[in-house]
Amino acid sequence: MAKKNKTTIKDIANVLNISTAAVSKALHNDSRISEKTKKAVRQVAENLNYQPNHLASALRSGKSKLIGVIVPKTNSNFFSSVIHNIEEGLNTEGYNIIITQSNESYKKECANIDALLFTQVDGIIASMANETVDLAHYEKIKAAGIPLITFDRGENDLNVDYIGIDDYNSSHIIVDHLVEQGCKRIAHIGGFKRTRIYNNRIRGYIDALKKHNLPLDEELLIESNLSKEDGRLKMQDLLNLEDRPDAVYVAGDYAALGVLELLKEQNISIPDDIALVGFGNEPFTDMVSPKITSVNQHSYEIGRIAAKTFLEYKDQDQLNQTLKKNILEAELIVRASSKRK
Amino acid sequence: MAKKNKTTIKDIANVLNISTAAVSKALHNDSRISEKTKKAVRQVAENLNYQPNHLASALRSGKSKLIGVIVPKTNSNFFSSVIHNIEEGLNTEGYNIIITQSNESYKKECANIDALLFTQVDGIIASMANETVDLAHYEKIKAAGIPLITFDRGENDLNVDYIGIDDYNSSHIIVDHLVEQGCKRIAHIGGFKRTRIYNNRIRGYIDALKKHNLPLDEELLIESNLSKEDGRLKMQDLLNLEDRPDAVYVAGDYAALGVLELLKEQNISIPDDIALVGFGNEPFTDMVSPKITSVNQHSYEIGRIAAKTFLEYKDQDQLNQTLKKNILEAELIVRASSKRK
DNA sequence: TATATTTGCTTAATCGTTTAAACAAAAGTA
DNA sequence: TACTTTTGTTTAAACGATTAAGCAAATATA
Repeated sequence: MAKKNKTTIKDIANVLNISTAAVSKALHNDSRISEKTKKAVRQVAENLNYQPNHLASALRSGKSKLIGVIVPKTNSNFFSSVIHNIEEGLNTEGYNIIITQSNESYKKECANIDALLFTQVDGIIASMANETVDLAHYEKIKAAGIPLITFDRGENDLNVDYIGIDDYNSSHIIVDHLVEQGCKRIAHIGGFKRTRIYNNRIRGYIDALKKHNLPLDEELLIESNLSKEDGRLKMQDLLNLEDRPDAVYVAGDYAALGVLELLKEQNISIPDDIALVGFGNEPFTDMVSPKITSVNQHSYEIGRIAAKTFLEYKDQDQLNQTLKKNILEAELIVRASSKRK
Repeated sequence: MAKKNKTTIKDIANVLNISTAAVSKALHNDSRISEKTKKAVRQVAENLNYQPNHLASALRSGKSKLIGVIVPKTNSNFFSSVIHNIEEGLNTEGYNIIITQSNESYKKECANIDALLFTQVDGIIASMANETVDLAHYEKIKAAGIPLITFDRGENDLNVDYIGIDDYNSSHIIVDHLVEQGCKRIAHIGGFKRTRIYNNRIRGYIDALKKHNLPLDEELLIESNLSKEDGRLKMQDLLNLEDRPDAVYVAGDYAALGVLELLKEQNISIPDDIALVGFGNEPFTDMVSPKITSVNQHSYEIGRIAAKTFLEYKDQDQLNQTLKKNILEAELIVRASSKRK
């Protein structure tokens, strides 16, 4: 039934009895082609329903007009929104994006990079999996000579552009807020210390306590994988302490949700007994009861800037990337889970 | 810093003093190439860190080994999970996928199809945007001679493969369950009638009522865009009725969440005053209180089958697709919002 | 009028790979 | 021994576009 009668520039050239070179130039609006010919070419191209073969032009020009995006997961509002905004920024310039997800797996992330390089993408925008420590596979991208732009989860060592929020300062904003609500023993269920963003949040937490002359109690600083289940577990540990905290700052919304469930089950009043703050502003923070105070990570801006950053590199043939950080101020969305007054 | 010193088969050929054809065949394990040569080629390829140029081979062979996926949104658990399983099924066969999102916009969906065809994908797996009524852009895919496989939101008129759950029967299962809980006036906040899956759910709802000898009250059957906000609005309409329903079956989880919020605000007891059932089994149905009964759509199976279906077509050069439906039984996950006993 | 420049096109090479066709050498068959 | 078949390789043409270089005709300049 289906016939692959794809029209090529040769077909157009034959109809008009001109060379394929003339057709190609006419379609690219070359100044050395007469208006008359251009008009005729465009007309015939439309009549024959000509669709340029991307593979051929990409092969010849060395530009695929494809950008690879790697995210840990697409089913988070943050990443989905960043992707959407990257797309918006690149589509206008004729680029299309290939989305891949690592599912937080180091191995999958390597496979994704290989697949993207294989597809000859012109650049990669990535946020790293939690598991990722070894960066050798990212060096492959640099070796391929295409720009790499990281966001949210990046690494200083990679020496490439990075876009993210100010995690260190976010912790300050959160602790400031909790202190203002009258909290004196603020616990922190943080992410993996080795992941830069979580480490920054931890440092911010420690320094903010100091700023407010609150003692740092090592028992109140806990490392977690930030899953909902682990949030429950780590909160239970905190409840088992002789001297319970009166506030918990959790470095991820899913874990914060686990905390919320546990506290509700044990009839511990939120925020009066224990105030709760999450991170990420996932939609469900606004759906549960009480609604969870959280941090908006500006997915819109991050996507937009990532796209813009790539576009700045695109014409340079001598790629020379250095660590350029684009740090955005995070925004605390105060909701019932921490509002005592 | 970066040098694009890409190794080609020509480089390998030069090292070994053989032709590029021999190298190409050796790398493809052609039976007419001696083991000795193959071994040597593989060795040199590795030494020079040879990476095949996908564009060149795709251009020559006419196969890009890329599959396009179009979904309304990636930030839903259902679609994200389907994508993951499509990927898994195709990766093993050397295919990579390009994910695009339509954001429920007809115009974006058209742009996505154009972009995918432009990239010379070997096939497209799609779930349609809510807005989509005109199918002309899908005909483009057929005209390109590549297989099109639809899932969840498809259209009979397209005459291509379809994978989804049995929406009609799902309504039966839900109504059966609600009747069993003692509900007598069951309302249905459904999706757009013109969208096939929502239409099937409506038909199932009507027939199931009949089966249980319950009267069909037109006031209790409402069309909605199934957003959280619209769920609230439509529920308020139901509450304004003289004779209120004692159960609401909502065709989407987000709308069901809106319903839940409204009922809680008005201190209407769930499930005792009004029982609630959603659709889609989004993670938050298990996070809110009370937890929402919902329908699991088997994203795992859908993705797996979509991939398998494509692979069955891939070698046929005379593509002849017909409407082949793959209908899965849905599973009702009963939670507190509808459990009276 | 003679020369230089511009205009508008063609020719042919090229991107990196695949593959049909050709062919020599080795091995098998009668 | 003479012919056929198999083995292992090469040659060269593609895939569909882009683009440097070339060239004739038209136009501008001196």
